Amino acid sequence: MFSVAGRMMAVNKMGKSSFIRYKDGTGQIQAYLKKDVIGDDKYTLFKKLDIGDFIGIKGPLFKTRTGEWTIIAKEFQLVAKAHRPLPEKFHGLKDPEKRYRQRYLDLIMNEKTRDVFIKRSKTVSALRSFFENHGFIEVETPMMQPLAGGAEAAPFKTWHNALSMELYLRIAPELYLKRLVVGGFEKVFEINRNFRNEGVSTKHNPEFTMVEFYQAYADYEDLMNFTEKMFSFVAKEVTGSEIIEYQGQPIDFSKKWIRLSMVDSLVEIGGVDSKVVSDKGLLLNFAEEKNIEIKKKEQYGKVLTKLFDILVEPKLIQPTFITGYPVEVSPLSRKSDSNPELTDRFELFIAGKEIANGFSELNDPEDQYERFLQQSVQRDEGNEEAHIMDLDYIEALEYGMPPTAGQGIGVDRLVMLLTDSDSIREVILFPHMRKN
RNA sequence: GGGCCGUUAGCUCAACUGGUAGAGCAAUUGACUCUUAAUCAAUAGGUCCCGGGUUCGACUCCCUGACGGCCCA
Repeated sequence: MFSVAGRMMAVNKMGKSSFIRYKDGTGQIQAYLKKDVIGDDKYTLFKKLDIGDFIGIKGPLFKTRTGEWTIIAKEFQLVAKAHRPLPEKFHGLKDPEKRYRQRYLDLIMNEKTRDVFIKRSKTVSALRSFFENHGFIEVETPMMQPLAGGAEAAPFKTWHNALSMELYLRIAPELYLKRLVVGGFEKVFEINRNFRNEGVSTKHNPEFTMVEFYQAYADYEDLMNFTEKMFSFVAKEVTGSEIIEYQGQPIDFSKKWIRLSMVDSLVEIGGVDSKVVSDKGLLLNFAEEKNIEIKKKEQYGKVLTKLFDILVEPKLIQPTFITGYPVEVSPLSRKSDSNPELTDRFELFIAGKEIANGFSELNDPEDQYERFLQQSVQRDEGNEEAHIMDLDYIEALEYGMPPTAGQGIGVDRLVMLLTDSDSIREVILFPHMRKN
């Protein structure tokens, strides 16, 4: 005897006997109801039920003529009623707007959607165990912050009644996690939401999930090695393979990943002449020829990164670390010993998308103060995304932070890769939409 | 923010150059005790996204708006 409850998904009614297909969270099964077995009253009740209703059935298994295991119902009951009809069984639910707004229907009707979110859960779980296996502890830092720091982005603002103060939803946990490194937690990670007050697109949702982690006595090269291992592990845990397919192209996590400086990538991939790439004026001319709009007053580093975003980023399909980020666009990163114009920082690109950002941390409070001052100048010039001055954080650095490397990885984008999803909305259960 | 596309029955989609809005599935009624997108017969189901305009007449043409999708910034 088996006892299985679930939601009716399809019914074949035939006079005095019927087949029904119903499912629960673990799968689907067929049941066979015979009037002379369950009785007239129960069979009459059954005939009134609709697809979508939850039922409970008890009975032994048998095999149908086509060999399908089927429960033959000895007992039958209605356990919960559906008051609205489900979408059509064959075509399912396709309308993306309805799929996002009523995700529960999407999950009922589309096995693919279920699978994406199961893989998302596995991704987070694999990340967590990877960090734990490498001696990291998981922490939770404020989601509501008096200053929104740790990234260059516009924050959401809110108000605390009892404290009579403005708070910002965090744009990054970075500055709090580094305070913990100052406090002696030498390996920390946090998997949680960040909030950025910007537009929505196939790559952006106003709230998105990041895993951010910091390791004392490590540098950005250690992080790159660590990331290669991490992605191989996670891909294998989630998909069973270190080679995945994304939008028709294979992506291989198992090999040694490409490492290239931003300047070299502009020459080798972006098609910029090696004489042009080191001169701001020549770069601006080059940009103008290519119809790329860049303000003349922008600093050299900004011009470089802007050209990189347009000319190189979309072409980085296999996992690629880009290094040598200009100091102007990296206010929290340690300057390179070999070239103080550059920082010991990388970004990771896969399938033309920015997936991670990591660097050796700037732990010199005086340098950090100067960097914040420079950001303030940009802010005064109208760049609302420039980093805010955070004296409380400077004070923490003044107590001494060991040499540390830290990194953030966009979990949604990683899940997109592992589930072959073309839009971030496909990997977020309830993506933000305009009210309707 | 800009460009292109879309919005018709619960769901998936039709409706030609402007002439009373249709199918499949779902629903309802009936037949049928091994069906597999069950089958057969019948019935019912519409703010054609909202609002305006042109026209004798608008799902269709024009304008404004809402929501969504894709691309660009």
